[in-house]
Amino acid sequence: MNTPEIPEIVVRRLPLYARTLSWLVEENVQTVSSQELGANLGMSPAQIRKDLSYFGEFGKQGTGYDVKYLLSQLRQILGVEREWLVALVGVGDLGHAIARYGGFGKRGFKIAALFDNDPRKIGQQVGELEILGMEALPMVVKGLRLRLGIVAVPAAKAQEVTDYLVECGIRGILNYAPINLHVPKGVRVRYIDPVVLLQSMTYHLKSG
Amino acid sequence: MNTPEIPEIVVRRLPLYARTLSWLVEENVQTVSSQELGANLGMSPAQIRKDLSYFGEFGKQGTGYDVKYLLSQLRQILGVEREWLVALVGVGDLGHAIARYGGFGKRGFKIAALFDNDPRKIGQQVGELEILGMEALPMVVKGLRLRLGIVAVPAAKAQEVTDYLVECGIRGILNYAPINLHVPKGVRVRYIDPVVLLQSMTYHLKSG
DNA sequence: TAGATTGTTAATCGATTAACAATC
DNA sequence: TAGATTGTTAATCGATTAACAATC
Repeated sequence: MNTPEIPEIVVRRLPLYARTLSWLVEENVQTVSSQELGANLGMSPAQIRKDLSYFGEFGKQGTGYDVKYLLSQLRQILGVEREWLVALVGVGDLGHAIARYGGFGKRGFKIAALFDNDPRKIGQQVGELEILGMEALPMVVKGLRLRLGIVAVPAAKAQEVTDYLVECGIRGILNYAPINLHVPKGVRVRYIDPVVLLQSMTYHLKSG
Repeated sequence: MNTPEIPEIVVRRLPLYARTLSWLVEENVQTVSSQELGANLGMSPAQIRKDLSYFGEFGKQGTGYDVKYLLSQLRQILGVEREWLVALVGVGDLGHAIARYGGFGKRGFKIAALFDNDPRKIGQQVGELEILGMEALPMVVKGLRLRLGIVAVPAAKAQEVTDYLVECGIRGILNYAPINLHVPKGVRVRYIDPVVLLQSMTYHLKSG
């Protein structure tokens, strides 16, 4: 079922398809064609059909795709039918905001534990969670079977924290620190750096 | 100087080069080769040399690149030698966090005005800024010559807000709402959706 | 049946990399 | 000079798209 050799770039587009399909479900749309989906997402219908074809045949000629069915298939493929628990390391301003941000929970990801190395922060309560010291990480990861971690520490500490997360069994890292991380094979990293995105726009605006 | 036909994918990598070079400056590194830069960024030396060659010749054979010089050139190319002012629309939990997050200011982007359409929020103070009503947007954009905007409203409002921003003269939008935006040519959008990134990792972890 | 749209193949397009002359 | 590394070209690789038979 889980064919190998799926290009990573295709995997990264699947969540976008799922996101749009969720939207269509809310809008009570029953059926969608690759044409319409493409128009919404700003990509070609051919690309959408090709991407989906890596995983199976989900559509019907002449009609398109059943929105609910395709969404449920995509959620299965992505492994997001269950809830995923996430460890958050670094509870400064940014970490606080991430911990309190409701958007994760609504969409299947629950921040299940907070860690920081600042003794003044350890023991503090953020929402329903208490901030734990870094030494608690291995036990918590094991106890809650965590596979995902969010890094929200200063850039200077991010690689060190990452190494520790990986050592403890974390296999996917969402990194908010503005630095490139090095991880062993089998561990994935995704990056969020708003400034990098803004800079790729100022390039176009600088002489506008 | 500003050769056309630079692939967008190259433009998007320039800020990553700049970010790493800033780091090297702080580490007091004088000189770096495409080899070393590539190792740090997880890309091939050839790619880095090719990317840079779109903009000029910045290196020295046998030696590599002068870190400070290359950084200053990249900052010029990206247009980030000046400070950019940004409008933030939507001051809910997420917007609050963005407004208070110090990371923008340190790296050349200043959130200069806050907007919301909730009468209970208008007039409130967040840090040094007062939350303004949406009707103030055109005047503020003109007065401060804003070109960049951040969208942090619920998905259902994001397109509407975007249309309004564009109408008011905003030409680059950083969108935190989990939805694809449609903008006219000449306007750029960049997306931040942590859940989409997490989902592209759970794909790999689902049966691990 | 006529119209629409899928899934898939082959062609095209574009991005990455290997290789090397130039040169510090 | 010997060693290192650039900038650039040509070759390779991979992703996107056009086109169409299949079929609802």
